[in-house]
Amino acid sequence: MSLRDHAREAIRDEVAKHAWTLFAAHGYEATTVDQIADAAGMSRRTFFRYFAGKDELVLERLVESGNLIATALGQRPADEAAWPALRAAFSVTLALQEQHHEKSRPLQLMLRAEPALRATAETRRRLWVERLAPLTAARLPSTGAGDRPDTRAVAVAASAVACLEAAQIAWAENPGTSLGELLDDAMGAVAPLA
Amino acid sequence: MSLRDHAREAIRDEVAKHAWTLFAAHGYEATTVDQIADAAGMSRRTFFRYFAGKDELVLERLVESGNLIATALGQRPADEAAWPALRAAFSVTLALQEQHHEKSRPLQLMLRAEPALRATAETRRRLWVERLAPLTAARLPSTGAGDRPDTRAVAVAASAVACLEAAQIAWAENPGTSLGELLDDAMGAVAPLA
DNA sequence: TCCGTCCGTGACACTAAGTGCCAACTTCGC
DNA sequence: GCGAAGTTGGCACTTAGTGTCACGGACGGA
Repeated sequence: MSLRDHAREAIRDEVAKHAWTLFAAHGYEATTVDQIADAAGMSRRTFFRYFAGKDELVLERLVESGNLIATALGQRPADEAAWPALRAAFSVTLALQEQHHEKSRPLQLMLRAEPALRATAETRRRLWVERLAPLTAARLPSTGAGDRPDTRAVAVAASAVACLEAAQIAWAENPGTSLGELLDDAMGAVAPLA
Repeated sequence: MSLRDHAREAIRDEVAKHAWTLFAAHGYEATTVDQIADAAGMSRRTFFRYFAGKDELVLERLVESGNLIATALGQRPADEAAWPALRAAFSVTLALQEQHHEKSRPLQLMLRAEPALRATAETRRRLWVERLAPLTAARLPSTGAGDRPDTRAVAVAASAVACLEAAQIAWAENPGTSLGELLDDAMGAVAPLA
């Protein structure tokens, strides 16, 4: 990573910090790019050189978790079945999320409450499923011909992500609950976690 | 329904017809509201009195399917388990979709390919899960205390919808495949359809 | 028949996201 | 010190979406 890349990262972090302060104070949609740029001490135009759009500030955090989950899934024993492996892989995020609940709870709630973030929520889902599906495929019982293997892996990965989301929103809305228990409940209701 | 409501419906249909012609020709994002309004012979401002936004033209169709599925689920035998009941309820849409494949295939592809429709895809998912979760709850094995019954139902309904989506996109991308078989594959990989 | 009212409509102005373009400035190697 | 390359900010533009106002037709009552 070059010197300029470091500087760029530092600036991105700085801008994001100001943005999240504003989001927390006034909400996502009510915060304009002008306000963020002003707070960060740069012009509107320059903001768009660091972030493709306002939503990238939010997506940034979500992509990170996706990568964590994907690497965790890759490190599960090879003979473990898809559903329990996904459940186990989710644990890394769960721990981090409960640890930083004062940050992740508002994020989850914002992601549900702000209509302007729906596209971002969908983007996150797609990215996660895209990352997890290939790793899930190998853990599925093989069918004879295997003519269309992708669909099954995508379905399983997407279902697991859907369960995670259900657990996350329940956790965010009900302080004091255990994210791990909620996820066990959610995934266990769909298929046995064996 | 009053006289004015009928007229309103007729105009909405007329506008939608023109809009879909333009979408098919140039894509969703590339089609501006001005063009739609012009084609429909009304002012831009009046378009927004009939549709909350450009995306409502797309959402309209998707909500319809959701209602069909929900009523179908309500009519399944009461003692049927959640997963097979959801699979069976999806059949109504499947049949309609394969019947009008020349319309529904481009819709599915557009929904995946156009970034501007990601928020719409997310909205559809939420609406569907919201409708299906309450009907799913009663078909779940009861837990002793039942302290948080919603989460499980939401997880199961959301997983089923995720499977449906996986099947739909595979079907849209691979002409000649059977939507029913793809859905059986997808849902069967997550949990036994018993 | 005339008058007031309600409703749909169009025109205008405005905000906000996002993009293209250009000129000024900084930084770095030579 | 000089030139090249990268960074920045300003300006203009497009598009979605909203608020406001004034015009015009349909309808009912006096």
